[in-house]
Amino acid sequence: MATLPAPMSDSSAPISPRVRFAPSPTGYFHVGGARTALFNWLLARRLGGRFVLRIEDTDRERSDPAWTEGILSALTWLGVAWDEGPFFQSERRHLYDAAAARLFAEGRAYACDCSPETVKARTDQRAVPGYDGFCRGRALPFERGRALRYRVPDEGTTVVHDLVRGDVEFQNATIEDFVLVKSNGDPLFVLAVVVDDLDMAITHVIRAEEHLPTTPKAVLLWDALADGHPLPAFAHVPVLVNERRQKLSKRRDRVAVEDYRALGYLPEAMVNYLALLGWSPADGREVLSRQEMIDEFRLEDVLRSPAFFDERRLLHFNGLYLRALSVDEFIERARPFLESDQVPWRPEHFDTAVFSALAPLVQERAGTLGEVPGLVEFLFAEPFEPDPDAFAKAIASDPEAGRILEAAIAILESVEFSPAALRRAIEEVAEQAGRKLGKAQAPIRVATMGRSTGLPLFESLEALGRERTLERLNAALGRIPGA
RNA sequence: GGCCCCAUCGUCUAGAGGCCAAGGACACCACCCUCUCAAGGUGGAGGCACGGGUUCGAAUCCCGUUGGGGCUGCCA
Repeated sequence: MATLPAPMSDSSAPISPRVRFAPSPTGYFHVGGARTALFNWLLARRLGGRFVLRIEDTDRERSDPAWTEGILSALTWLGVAWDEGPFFQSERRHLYDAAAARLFAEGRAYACDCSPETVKARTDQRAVPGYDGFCRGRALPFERGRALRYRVPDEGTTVVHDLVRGDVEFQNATIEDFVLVKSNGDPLFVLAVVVDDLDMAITHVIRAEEHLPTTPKAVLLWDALADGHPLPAFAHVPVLVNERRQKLSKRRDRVAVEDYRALGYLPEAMVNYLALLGWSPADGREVLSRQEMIDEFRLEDVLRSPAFFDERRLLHFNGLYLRALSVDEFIERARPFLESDQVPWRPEHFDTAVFSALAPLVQERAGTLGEVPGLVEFLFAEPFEPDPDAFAKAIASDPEAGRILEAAIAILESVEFSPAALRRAIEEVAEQAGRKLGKAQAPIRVATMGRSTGLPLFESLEALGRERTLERLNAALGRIPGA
């Protein structure tokens, strides 16, 4: 991908759509980046074009291959697959050097030896912010130790035709002579982006709104370098914001895609939720398959205002997708969470068959896959310890609890351990105690399952088995204060 | 400060001049279902930031104000 496409001989011939996602590997990959990537991907699929992944690692100080790995694995997890790349700007340096040399040779750019400090000192005294053009007329040779700045026209207007925002006008007078190449020789992203978009024959630049202010610079550079190749279409999608309505930040906000994966969110739920942030299909449906998104996605329908990344809504979608899984799929996808080293039981105590038997009941209750172990912990964790708060509330402070546990022990010694028979047995206990079934089972539930809420009791006792059930009921009985 | 963007329930949104006494979803509240918890069902509360225009008619168009955000780096 280092050559320009052959000029179109027939200007009416359709140009193959090529979109790109160009993250910089300077921090963990957050959901805002994922949403931008998704929109790019959706458009590429929708138009039957190519999705190019380009890693913008021109800043050697801040870039780290580990972050690149994170981006690639997150995109893979989400199923946002790239058709070409990943390309690394750090490997394409010669292209930027050549472009810089050309701009300098043609007088479109000039060398500057002002230090950032002196520039700042001067601009602080001026009404107009930005570089003051001090080196414009000095005709300094372009060499190591000097930055290269673009000579922005003093007059005129640069218009960005934006697919989601319409035409946005910038007075050239408000654009400073921006730096293209650092004094250490490294190119800056404005230059690299334009060179690459041109070289890679990109037709659509879809990126976050924060890039809108730099777009007129890209347009100026494109005009200087593209030799007439048409400018790509631009689309600046709204940023994702936190609860304080600020742009999601890698530093400030804990919203790494990787974190959601670790918590047990399904990628299809994440994708569905992300797609609906700033976009919605014409008929208002919310649960959409990938194909439906592809078929219906249009940049023209993307909103212009920022959207808040609402985890509660994400959780809702996750539950929807989780429950829509077949039981077998659910078991399969829960497996990594049941076999992780974070699990609250010793691996050898886990029993797949026991889990599988209860899986449908677990599936109905888990909001994320990460919640699965907690729901079945009582089956596998040894030694068994009821939750202290639950014990205090349902047993220690319930004067009837002792009698109920005793009655339960008596009847469960002989009853068949099937949900139906267990239900009849506990109903009998409830009757003896003069309570409703739900109230009567509370102490039994805490004594055997350790919590006051969770899976249905009878199926759980069946899975636990008679021996352990009786053991736990007796243990609880023995721990009642004053009993 | 300068440049730019944005503005419908708490949140995500539908709405492209009359079909809107503004619809859906999440969250919230109540009830139903129910062995707990979920899930599900029913109902409820809750919004067009403000002010001017344009028009027979404006959430929808224009202007202004206010508010929020982004950029303002030899980061991307």
